[in-house]
Amino acid sequence: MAAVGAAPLLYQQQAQAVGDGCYFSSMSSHFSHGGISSTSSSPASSFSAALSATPAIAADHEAQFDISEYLFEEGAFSASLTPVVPVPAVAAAGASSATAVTARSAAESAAAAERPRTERIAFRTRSEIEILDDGYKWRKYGKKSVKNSPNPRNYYRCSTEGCNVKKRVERDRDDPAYVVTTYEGTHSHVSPSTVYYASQDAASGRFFVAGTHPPPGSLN
DNA sequence: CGCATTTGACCGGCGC
DNA sequence: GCGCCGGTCAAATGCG
Repeated sequence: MAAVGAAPLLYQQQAQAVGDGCYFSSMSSHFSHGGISSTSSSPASSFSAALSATPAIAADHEAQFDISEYLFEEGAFSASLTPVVPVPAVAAAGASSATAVTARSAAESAAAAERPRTERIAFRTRSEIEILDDGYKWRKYGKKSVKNSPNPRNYYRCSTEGCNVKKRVERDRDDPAYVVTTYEGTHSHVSPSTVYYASQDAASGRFFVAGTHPPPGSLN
């Protein structure tokens, strides 16, 4: 039970576009703790295991990039309204704005039971920069200051044609050291920097990217 | 010169 | 019905 359609897949596909692929490996492990139900048939699930098994690498850089709070996840609203509330107590307490959004999301998915896959996921990230390179190309299309925050909110859209994935980035109102990122939608394509397979160094135990294209016969 | 970003205007939904 | 608010558009601007 590793991945669900949009977001986690996104992170499993992280390469080191800016040399920080290892940071994301810690993210994937956070997601696995988030209680995400899996509907994934992606071959990436095996890689997820490999990636989350690299805590040593991530620890080296945790000061720079460290996902701290998995705020909420809105996936395919299956008929089950089971309380799989993936919101940790910490997040609920520390991010009042986030709880508000969560409530609204619940209302939306309940009311618009017809709405096709508008998968949405948000999390807080401790980072100095707001532009987190996740391997995709994003085009900024809007900026807005929101009521409950002194910080502006930035709107991005995946620049790949035919892919209408959007993301929203803003600084945490309560702690400007954190960045709140919200992804919405599912990429209709793979990341330009998709990691298809990795190899492990026997001595250090670390994983290295071995290729950004599918190895022959490796899939299925 | 082409492209991404910026930024104010515009629009639709929601609450009062 | 009106005003507020969040989200998007699109022309202008800046940068590579």
